[in-house]
Amino acid sequence: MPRTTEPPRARLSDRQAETVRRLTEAAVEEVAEHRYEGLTVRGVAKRAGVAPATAYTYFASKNHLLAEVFWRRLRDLPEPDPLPGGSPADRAAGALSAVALLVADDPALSAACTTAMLADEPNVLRLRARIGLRVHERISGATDASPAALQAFELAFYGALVQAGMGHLSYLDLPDLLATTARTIFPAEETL
Amino acid sequence: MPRTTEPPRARLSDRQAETVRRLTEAAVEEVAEHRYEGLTVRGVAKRAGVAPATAYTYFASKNHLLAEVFWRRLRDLPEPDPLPGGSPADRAAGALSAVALLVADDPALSAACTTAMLADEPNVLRLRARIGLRVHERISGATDASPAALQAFELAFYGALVQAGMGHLSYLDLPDLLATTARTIFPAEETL
DNA sequence: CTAGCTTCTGGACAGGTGTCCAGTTTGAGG
DNA sequence: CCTCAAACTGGACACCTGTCCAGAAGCTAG
Repeated sequence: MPRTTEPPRARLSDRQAETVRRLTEAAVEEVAEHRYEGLTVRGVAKRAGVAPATAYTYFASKNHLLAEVFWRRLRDLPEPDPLPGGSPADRAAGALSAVALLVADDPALSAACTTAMLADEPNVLRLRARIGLRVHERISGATDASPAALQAFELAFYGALVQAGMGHLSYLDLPDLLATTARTIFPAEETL
Repeated sequence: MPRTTEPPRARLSDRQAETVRRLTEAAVEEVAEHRYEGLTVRGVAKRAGVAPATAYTYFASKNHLLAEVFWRRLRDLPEPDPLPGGSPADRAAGALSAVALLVADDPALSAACTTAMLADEPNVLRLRARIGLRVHERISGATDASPAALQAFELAFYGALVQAGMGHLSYLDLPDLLATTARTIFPAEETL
């Protein structure tokens, strides 16, 4: 029934869910081969064994598709342990490192997802908001530092993510970078 | 002689420089009227009183055009005073606030520039690198804090910029936000 | 089996983007 | 004033993107 542009949210039938799953899966493979700039909704549809019109039923653009890939991985990420031990800095860094590494298995994929999530499209906006909320929950739950410190770290996290997405930083360096940043930002209590 | 896609860098004649200037100027006006999504190289060309083909001689895309607008404003921004007084945190925040406010006179322009600078295009990449360098110089020159703190603040700056570009933050709030962040990150010496 | 949904298909379509080129205008130098 | 190269023009072009629809195929219930 979804005419177009309707995001995969309003309850999907099993059959539809399977189609969407195949599309997101195919998108990951396609981006590994053709990188972001070579990615095409039509190409993804073909690989998923689905007509282009069908793909466009669920995803309005390649950005929408990639944002959904990221969102699904984030959704499936287990919450960080409430008390995983370590300093507040390390816990905060750990909580967000996991997010940064969500799509780090393939550099092309991580770059593509980052670029996609910055797109100026309504569907992407919706997913971005959902992702932002989840990220905020994660960092808030990981430490009880001051709001200012939390905000600073959250900003730095997004900054690092974007820098990595632009290719100015490697995704694999993000955990270390986040740890260093966290230790700088959060009051050195049991750290150092 | 520039066939296409050649960025306005290899020495322009006076006449060419004037054409480019008119184009960047027209771009600012166009984006104020039509926002980012309604911006068109052809539209900008028309407003600048120039043929589309001419515009495309200098700018390969609207993103390239907007990135150039930002770059020009940054280039013309005077360097921060070496010793403007205040704490290291305030100096750092001031140095980057000025950058954040470069295009803040019009919300549509700031959002458009941010989106454009995140684009995955060679010309934008080139400008982005130049801008990143300049930003790095500004913050490095503004304070002699530890490299880790500088890096953390720089990351937070980009994070804030992107959040503002995405509409999750107001550009006009950035100076305050950056000041708070700086005070959190940089060792509280004469601060607080 | 049949009826009546839901979902998918194939192809046509409009709109937009960047490229190209043959030809004209501009203006600086001789 | 004339020449010539640099710069601009106008329009055609190929490509891609997202939309749409009429019909086919798939599923479920009676």
